[in-house]
Amino acid sequence: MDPKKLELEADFLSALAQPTRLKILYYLKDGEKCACEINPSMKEDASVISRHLVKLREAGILESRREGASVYYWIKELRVLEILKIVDELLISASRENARIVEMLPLA
Amino acid sequence: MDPKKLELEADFLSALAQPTRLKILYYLKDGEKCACEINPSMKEDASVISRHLVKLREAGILESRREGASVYYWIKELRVLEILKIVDELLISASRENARIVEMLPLA
DNA sequence: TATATTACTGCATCACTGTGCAATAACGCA
DNA sequence: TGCGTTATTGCACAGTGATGCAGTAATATA
Repeated sequence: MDPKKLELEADFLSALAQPTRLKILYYLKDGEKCACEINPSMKEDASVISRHLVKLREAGILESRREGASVYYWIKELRVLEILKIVDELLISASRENARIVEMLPLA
Repeated sequence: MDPKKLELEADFLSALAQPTRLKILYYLKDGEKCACEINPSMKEDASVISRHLVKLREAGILESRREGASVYYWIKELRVLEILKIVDELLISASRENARIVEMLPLA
């Protein structure tokens, strides 16, 4: 297995593996949004969001365009949503399994 | 968007987002392997591999069983391979696009 | 029981990531 | 040009992650 390829895959997944960045992705799910719209929908400082947007764009997940003083972002790689869907399904099935195991425990 | 859910998704993706752990997953693709087989196929210290295996198991991605002094690991959630397939496809299409852009550059 | 094999844990270290404040850059408009 | 708005970057700090060595645990076998 080519180490360079593993590195690229890990970098891409790292870009996804952060709660605030995931929140941004879900927020952009329905189409492009201006940074000025994204910011108030998040808890963190605008500078923090800006950096997360940069990271997502550098990973090739988002794209951006400037319009006047505003910058609009959108999801360039819609297949990341497929990935998130699979992750959700795995988490749900895992939690179901845990529930099943908990049910088998003695009630003492 | 529920912050707890974002956290779980990010944790799961973080477990994947590391080159050595990806290498382990590819190594386990064809079925279970003993830690004693995994170790020599990796460059790092056995203790490092052990920790990565723990992390993958805690994320619910791997499962393990002890057989004598040996411990066997296998991929419990085969759908992670779907995720890696999508990542690869995205990386390939991104590199193609870069090539296309490079071709448009002036040759000077 | 003593010894060897296999796997894991404790600890120290180094690097990287995420964060917030302050400063700066990019733009539109008076 | 000067001012206000929007977005990004510089910097310092705290927290987390990956690593290797040394030591320990779990098991098999002599």
